Amino acid sequence: MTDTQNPPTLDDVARVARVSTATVSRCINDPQMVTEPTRKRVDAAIKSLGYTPNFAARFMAAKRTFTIGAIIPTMENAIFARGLQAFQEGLHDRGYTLLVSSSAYKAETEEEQIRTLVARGADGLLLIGHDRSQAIYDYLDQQRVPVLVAWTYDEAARAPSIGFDNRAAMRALAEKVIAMGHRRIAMISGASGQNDRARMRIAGVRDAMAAHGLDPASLTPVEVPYDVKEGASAFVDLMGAAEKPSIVFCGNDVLAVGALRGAQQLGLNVPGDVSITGFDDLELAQVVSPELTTVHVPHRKMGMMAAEELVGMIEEKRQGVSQNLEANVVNRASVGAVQSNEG
Amino acid sequence: MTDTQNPPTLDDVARVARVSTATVSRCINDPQMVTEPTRKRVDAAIKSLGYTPNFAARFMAAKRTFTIGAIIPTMENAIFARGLQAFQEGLHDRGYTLLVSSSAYKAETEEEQIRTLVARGADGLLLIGHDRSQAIYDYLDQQRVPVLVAWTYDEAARAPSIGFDNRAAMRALAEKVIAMGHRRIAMISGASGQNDRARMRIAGVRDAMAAHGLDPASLTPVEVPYDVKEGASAFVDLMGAAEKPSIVFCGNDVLAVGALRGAQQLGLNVPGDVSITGFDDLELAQVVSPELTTVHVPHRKMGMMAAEELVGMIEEKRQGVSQNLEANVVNRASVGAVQSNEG
DNA sequence: AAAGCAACTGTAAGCGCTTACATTGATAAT
DNA sequence: ATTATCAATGTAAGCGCTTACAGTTGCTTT
Repeated sequence: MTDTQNPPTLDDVARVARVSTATVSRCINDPQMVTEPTRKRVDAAIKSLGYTPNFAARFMAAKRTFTIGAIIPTMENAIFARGLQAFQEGLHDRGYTLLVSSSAYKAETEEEQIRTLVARGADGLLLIGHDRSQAIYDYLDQQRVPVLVAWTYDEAARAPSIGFDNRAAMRALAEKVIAMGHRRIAMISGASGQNDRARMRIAGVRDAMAAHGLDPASLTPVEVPYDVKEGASAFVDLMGAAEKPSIVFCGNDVLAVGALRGAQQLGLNVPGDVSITGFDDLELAQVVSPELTTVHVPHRKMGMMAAEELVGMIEEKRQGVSQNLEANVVNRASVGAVQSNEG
Repeated sequence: MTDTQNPPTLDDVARVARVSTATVSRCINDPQMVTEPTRKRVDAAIKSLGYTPNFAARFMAAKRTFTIGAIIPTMENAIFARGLQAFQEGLHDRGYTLLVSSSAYKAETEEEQIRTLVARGADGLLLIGHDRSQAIYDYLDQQRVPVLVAWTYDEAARAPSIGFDNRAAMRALAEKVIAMGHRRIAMISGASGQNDRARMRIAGVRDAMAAHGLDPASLTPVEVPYDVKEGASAFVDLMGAAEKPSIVFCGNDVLAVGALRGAQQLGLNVPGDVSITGFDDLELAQVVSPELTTVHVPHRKMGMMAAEELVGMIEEKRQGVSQNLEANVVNRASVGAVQSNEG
């Protein structure tokens, strides 16, 4: 009696095509099980009704969604964009859909998102970094949802990871810089509390300091949110100190771009007065001037490999295998040698 | 007999708590319907089993998911990031989860994503711009999924929109610039074929030209993908022409930043030799030098209002109402007056 | 003390699919 | 001609929830 008619169901299609629901289902999921004429009839019915399968029902009955979830810390800057794009392309080629959600760098939010995505039937999850509670890993185990971690590599971690060694990469960068004579070292980092990438990058700088006979403990990174403005003001603070640094390592390119702005505000020349480095090699790094010396991260490769591996884990029900990709230092104009009269 | 046990269900919880499944369901969805002691028993059972509701089952039974989908053209640059972040926050405050997916500016992909999200039970959808096939709007109607369009405003369009008038905003920018004496006008735009925002921005420049007695038809925008490098090479091409432009309008900040790079490569001074404008006022716009003259888009406000409106449409089952937000021209350093001996 | 109520709790019918198993009707084998 | 075989199709049992409706209690009313 009501005017609102619901979307057509399998039953409706079956009725119109004069076959059973099973046949319709087979037409959709495994067409060669069905005779040519029957299939045509069914296809016609589907088209004429504008039928779309109800996903929830399908998921309930089949326990598969061909959906993969990814939770990234932020969409605000392009840090994860390129890798994610490649990941999505890889998934699409394999018949999967990617659903993304962002945690704003908050562990609690991430946990919520993980549960949301799992509940919505994600066949697998891509997560950034290893830092998260035991409980959530247990949950994932219990729910039997394969998880792959990206943007870092850690053989020892609970989940398989496809990424690079943040510590070694930052160390390589820092060693090169320190070898140019820098001794007054400062660092601007993102919050390292729940972020293994940030911690490892700090550790990398310290490694390089130790290797050059400097006291690693003397480095006390300033921690701020990953944001250009934050980077700028942190940099200004740093340069206001009694002992001005000659090099400011930044946890990523966004912070480094901020530092660059800070230098500009202070009328300082980079790298003449002070050197600055980034991390990630975002497009941003080549847009600013001077262009940033940074660590190049193989975003696309990482995304593609992650797609391949995660789908493999899902379809072959196997453990994932970790991959350590190379992240190279790229020398550009934001770093210079220290004047000999300095030190 | 098998070792693999499935995740606990409502039934399991009911059994352990010695109540019916209905009571467990009520405990979860409407706790005050249940007595204190019963609730405690149920909660204990839930906790001890590590129970999580099965979303698909829930969706099937209740037809609600508290999930909203958004499909954005790209995650590669931050164009949609800030607005989307605000949108997500607004949804979160109202108890909804946002799932995002990206269409890579392809209509076909967008359609696929729309169907995916709807099938997965999105209670509503946020889409960017109005350009899409009639068929997909029909589908959305049939499925009764509320849709809200953002990043543009068009009273006449089929779907309600919360955004700004791209044409008027670009016209305002262009009028100011042309009033400074510019007569040799060029434009770099994103592909305008399936992108009403791009088309409107072009139209805005033409409006301004007409208002100043210039022939709008003389403007032939170069269309390239939204990408810094593309912007740079388009700019270089433009400056290689017989009649060099004195102003290059860009469809957005990303393209404008590219143009800036192009100018740098050619050793041209901006705005001394040539002026450049952007659109969007991304963080990027203030990071480059000279800083970009552009149109400021109220990203966060748009996101928040969109969240409010879309949730309203869903919960009150009403038509959405469109909102035209203000997008102001912001004058920065990338535009200069034309020398009097020019023209 | 009987009836009327309100407040909880239980029963069971779906929701729209997939799929194991049963049935049917041809064709092939005997 | 009879039976085994097999491909195509149908039947119906779930999948794990929500919720209308039907008890069941224990009070308050009269």
